[in-house]
Amino acid sequence: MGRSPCCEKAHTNKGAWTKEEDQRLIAYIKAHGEGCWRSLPKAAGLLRCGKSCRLRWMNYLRPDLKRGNFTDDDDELIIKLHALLGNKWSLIAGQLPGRTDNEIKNYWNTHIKRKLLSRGIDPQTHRPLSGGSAAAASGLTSSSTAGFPSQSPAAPRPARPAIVIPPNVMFASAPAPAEDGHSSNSGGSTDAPRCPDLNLDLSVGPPPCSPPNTLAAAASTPTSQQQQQQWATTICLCYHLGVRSGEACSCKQTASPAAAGFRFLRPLEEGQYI
DNA sequence: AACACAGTCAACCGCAAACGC
DNA sequence: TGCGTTTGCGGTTGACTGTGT
Repeated sequence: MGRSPCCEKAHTNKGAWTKEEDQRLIAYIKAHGEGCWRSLPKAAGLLRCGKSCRLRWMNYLRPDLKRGNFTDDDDELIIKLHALLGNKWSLIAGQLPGRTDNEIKNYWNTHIKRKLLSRGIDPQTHRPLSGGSAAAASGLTSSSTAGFPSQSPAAPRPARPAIVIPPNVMFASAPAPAEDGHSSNSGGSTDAPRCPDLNLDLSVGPPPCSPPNTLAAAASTPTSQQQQQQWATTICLCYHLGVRSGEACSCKQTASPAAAGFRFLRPLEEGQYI
């Protein structure tokens, strides 16, 4: 296969990190900054693979992390974002400053799924549970990705810039629940809103390149029809969405201080996926 | 007190995109 | 342009902790 392992497993530590390892990693990153995770462990004197260092830093050691309980508002925001984005934890995390994708993923699997199920909502499809959806009703089968075709291993993920808003979430008023409550949406069909009961106002959003929580605002702020239409065709999720350096969207000049880079996003065309 | 079970969360694994030569 | 390398993401695992019996 030719793919070299990410690290020399025989000479790396695994499992829980020690305080000393944490201190080494923090000290190194404070001195040299993030980057080149592959070579970082050696340079920092850590017997860890780069991936492990990155994960530890991103999920636990980063100084800007907000630890502690999620609020009810956070819950609702996560639910709405999940309805919009599916299991794109990194994107969801980007709308919750101080939270990591791993944290949100865990929180989703341990709390929110249960919460939605108790409300009679399928956590994957965000539709009311119906008698026929036994698999969905179980809800705790974490690999279930109904309604989010990009998760299918058989279907290669499109390039990351194709983060777009599916047409089926562009509803501003509470749509009527699907007749059968569970139509054939496993392939990402666009026949009905994914989570009608949540009344997501997802066609609404601030102008491109607004500050953090753009999407959060987009998920809850009402506005004029004209704006809705405009934003329905131009929704920029450039902030905190894993943008690599050097990438830019056309609205970069609006210069949000926190915006290290931008990515311009188009709405989904028929057949496009997140 | 001891055990079993459930819940939580840090960490690992494999894959695919992005990058760079 | 092709190919190897690096990075990032999402799914899964397993250790740890809390709770019930």
